[in-house]
Amino acid sequence: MKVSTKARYGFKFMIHLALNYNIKLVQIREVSVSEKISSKYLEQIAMSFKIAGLVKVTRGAKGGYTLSRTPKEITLLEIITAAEGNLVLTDCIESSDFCQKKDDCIMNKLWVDLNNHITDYLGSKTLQDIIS
Amino acid sequence: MKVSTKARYGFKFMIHLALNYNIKLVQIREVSVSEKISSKYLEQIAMSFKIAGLVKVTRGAKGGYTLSRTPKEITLLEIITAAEGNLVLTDCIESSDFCQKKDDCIMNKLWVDLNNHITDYLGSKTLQDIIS
DNA sequence: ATTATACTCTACTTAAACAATAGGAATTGT
DNA sequence: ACAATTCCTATTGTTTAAGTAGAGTATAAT
Ligand code: FES
Ligand code: FES
Repeated sequence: MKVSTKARYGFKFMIHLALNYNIKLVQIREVSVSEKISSKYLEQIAMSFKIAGLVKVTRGAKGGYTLSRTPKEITLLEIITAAEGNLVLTDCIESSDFCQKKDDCIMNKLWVDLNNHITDYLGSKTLQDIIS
Repeated sequence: MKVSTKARYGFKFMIHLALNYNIKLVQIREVSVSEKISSKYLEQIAMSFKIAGLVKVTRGAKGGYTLSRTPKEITLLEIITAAEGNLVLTDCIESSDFCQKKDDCIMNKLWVDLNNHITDYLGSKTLQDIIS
């Protein structure tokens, strides 16, 4: 149970975007230097956010990224999901016949409950909460 | 963010012990067959629980494992901790100077809060809750 | 138009962690 | 003595995370 660097770096990236929201476009290089993250790696992470629709992109010179919604409208769950994929503590949360006895596996409820707890928590916090 | 098989298998093992608490000793082989888990792997997991003081062991023929406390006195957090080590979503939760700017890293609080959320939840549930 | 800037796409490599296997030693009941 | 069962620890195999690399595309400024 760890948070990946992709998600952690991703958060830093999104925080930069949030802090510059409605002020200016943010470039990969800028975040890469200030946070000491490989710019090539950060590019890939930024791409995930683009695909998830969390950021708007302007290509070419003077281009960069900005949030596609206000910081208040972007939850931490959306960010971590964009970076790591759906939050699924155990496969039996999504797919059946995982531990060969899903139907009567008394542990299934535990994992589902815990998973919901975490997603509820992350879904209730927004980027705005973090930067303020 | 995944739960390891060690923890999942470990839970199954502990549930067997809980269901047989004050009834009989439980052997690795028994759980291994019924849950279709490699017995050699399960041995290692059982060893972690022994080290953590969650189970009592009787060696030799007719030996086996039993809980060292009642199912109600063993939290899920203790189990997952014994299996996976301390629950630490990001290293900056335990050690400082992790992301080079811990002191003013606004993300630190987020991880600590989320970590506490999860440990509180798991610490509030017991083996008894699962088997009943 | 040309150039510099910055994002896009895809493939590859490396390193670490997870998962599982293996085999013999020690202990105990019969 | 012998069988059952845990104990110990080394090794191997597999998967995923993390990072590197480089050519390609779009745009602004000049
Ligand atoms: S179905 Fe998830 S642990 Fe059994
Ligand atoms: S100190 Fe944990 S993310 Fe910065």
